Amino acid sequence: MADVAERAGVSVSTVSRTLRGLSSVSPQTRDRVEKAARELSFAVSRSASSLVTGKTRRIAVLTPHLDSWFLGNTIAGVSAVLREAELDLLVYSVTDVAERRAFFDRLPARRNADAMLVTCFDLTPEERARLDALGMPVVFVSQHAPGRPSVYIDDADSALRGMRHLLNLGHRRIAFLQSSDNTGFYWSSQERLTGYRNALAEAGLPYDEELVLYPVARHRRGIREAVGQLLSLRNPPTAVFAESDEVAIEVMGLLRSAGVDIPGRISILGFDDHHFSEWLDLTTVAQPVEEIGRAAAELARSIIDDPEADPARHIVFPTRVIPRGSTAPPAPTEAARREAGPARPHDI
Amino acid sequence: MADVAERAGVSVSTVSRTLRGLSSVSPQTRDRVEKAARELSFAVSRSASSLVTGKTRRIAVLTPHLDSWFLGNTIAGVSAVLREAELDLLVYSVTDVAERRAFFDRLPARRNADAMLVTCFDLTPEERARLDALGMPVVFVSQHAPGRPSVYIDDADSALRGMRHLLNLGHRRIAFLQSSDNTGFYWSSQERLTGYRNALAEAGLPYDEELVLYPVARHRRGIREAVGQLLSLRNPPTAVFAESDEVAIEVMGLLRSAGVDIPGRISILGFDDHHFSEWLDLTTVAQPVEEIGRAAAELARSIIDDPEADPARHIVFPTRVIPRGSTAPPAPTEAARREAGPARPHDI
DNA sequence: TCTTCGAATGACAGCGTTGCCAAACTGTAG
DNA sequence: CTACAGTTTGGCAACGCTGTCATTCGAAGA
Repeated sequence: MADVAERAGVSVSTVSRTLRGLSSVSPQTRDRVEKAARELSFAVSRSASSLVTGKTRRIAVLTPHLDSWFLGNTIAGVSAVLREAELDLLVYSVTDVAERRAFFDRLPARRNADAMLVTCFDLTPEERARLDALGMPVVFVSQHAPGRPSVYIDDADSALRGMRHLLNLGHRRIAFLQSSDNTGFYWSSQERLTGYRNALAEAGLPYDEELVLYPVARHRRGIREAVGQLLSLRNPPTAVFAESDEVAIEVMGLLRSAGVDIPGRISILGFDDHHFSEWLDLTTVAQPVEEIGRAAAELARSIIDDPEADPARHIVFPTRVIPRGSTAPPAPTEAARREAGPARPHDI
Repeated sequence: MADVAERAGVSVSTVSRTLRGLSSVSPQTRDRVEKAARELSFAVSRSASSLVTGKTRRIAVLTPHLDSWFLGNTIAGVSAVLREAELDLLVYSVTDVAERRAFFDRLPARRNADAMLVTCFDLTPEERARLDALGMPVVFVSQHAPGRPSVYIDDADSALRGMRHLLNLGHRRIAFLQSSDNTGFYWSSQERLTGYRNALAEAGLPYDEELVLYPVARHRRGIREAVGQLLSLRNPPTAVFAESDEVAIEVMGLLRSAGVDIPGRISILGFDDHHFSEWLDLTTVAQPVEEIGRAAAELARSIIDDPEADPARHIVFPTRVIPRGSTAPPAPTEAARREAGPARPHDI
């Protein structure tokens, strides 16, 4: 900065003022300083600046992974807003239990960011306490945190409406497939499971544990095993509600390659409206993923700018059920078929 | 830090030494300091520390977007390595031409990171010069940058081998669909296009411009238009080589919903080995995406640790063609069919 | 007992900014 | 020509750490 000052023939203070866009700099001086800065490829050292101001101009995102469609798009939304605000984006991806503990032990984000977005992360009470002790604004993304700023959808209600679609089609045995990851926590799941149960209750159907599965891994193997389990039930489901489209898409693939007709034999309902779902003809509960990221970033930004303001700290986004070809009325059961036609025990 | 020092009954210097893991601290003192730090949830201010050391312990990633499968997985790989090394990950997503210019103008990464990973970004000579002037180590990911550390695959050769598969099946009219984004640059494309052309030359086939398309957008609309163009050619291709699986998957969907049989009427070849490609039965050229990210991060790390060392600055990963069900020999043409059977001008 | 050495610790300057206050300059009114 | 307010600029301390050097301490050797 001293170099720039010398080149522009002004003091360091003036350079600082100019570069921060403060008003009390004459236009000519401003021009000279900006020119000098450009010529020297000068950029303010954020380290030094944040040492004084206490502001890092950085926002941290805590996420269980980066390679899912949902989080990729959410973070893309976050990134778009931060870019405009000239804030930097720091990503902490914490993918298993050990890392998780390490993160909350070391709390590397402390004092290295002005705010933190916690995405898809069911925090334990201790973890929340840790974060609170940080004194850093935390925005919860894709999850409702009572008393704390959060951006989310109504998971229970969304799942309920998805289920109603299946129930209205006539399904009575509906499996529920949760998404899990290696962090040891099932995100969003509890709420959606609640929606699932509420829908069953509403329809007067029993809750059958064997229809609710928790694949052990987000990818292939875990889902393959879950599908195997469903297909080998004495009384298999006529529909599967997967907690995310990524899981639903894999389930579709597995069932198809196993020769199970979709939706003839089994209907599939997803959640998210993945980029591929349209042409795969997957019925789904759509949520505005990128929007959620943007809103979260905006919220964080407004909290940073004015910590006192309590700008509608809860933003709830609507979801909508998009019926497509992967859902249809269930095939008539053996019993129903017998009832319909004349009783012919040994049909030829 | 003074608080920790007081609580542990030592000087600030000792706290600093302890927290940095320097050896000259007695075990008892170390224990006391660590305990005090934990109790106070103390974390070193990276701003202050980097002001002195000049090291930020941050690595920046420059990427054209975050919401593609390829980049999500690459960055996941980067993140995994950085986490272990206790380095922070800074993400700069630059998604269009204006942002791109702004980025290189303002160069926000300057002095805010110890190294930069440039992924899938064809830099102009001026942009490279700008980066060089930064004096920050830059690692090129997924692209070969002569004279600069880079991690990549042999795109030309990979495309060549993919094409050979199609040619060996008997295809003679093969379309090539590039991936594009809004940054105004087509990444990896030129090399893969070279492979495409080399394969044609090898097979003694002409290069037909109308078979090479550049969708204007990464997603739906652009690809829909490209497919429309191909289907409305006087002499449509019998195979399509898409530059990424994400594009290939969309093309498959569009063709299927247009009633075009795959691979009966048109074969599809992708690139990446996307998570869904296996069950979609998409033939593809697989590349180890996450591995690439890890290697790039390792490379950056080793350069930071020892700027003098020139640790095998180029890492080339192998790719492999994975034949699946989306490719098959082309349907016999009208001409061939006539030739095969007896000449019956008006077949009934 | 005295010296010497190494290990452990402390004191202090300084990293590159910003915030505050003082100073210089400009223009206007008395 | 002076006084004064407002605008623009400069000087300097301080932010929280680390690196360097000085100091203390205890143990080993003379």
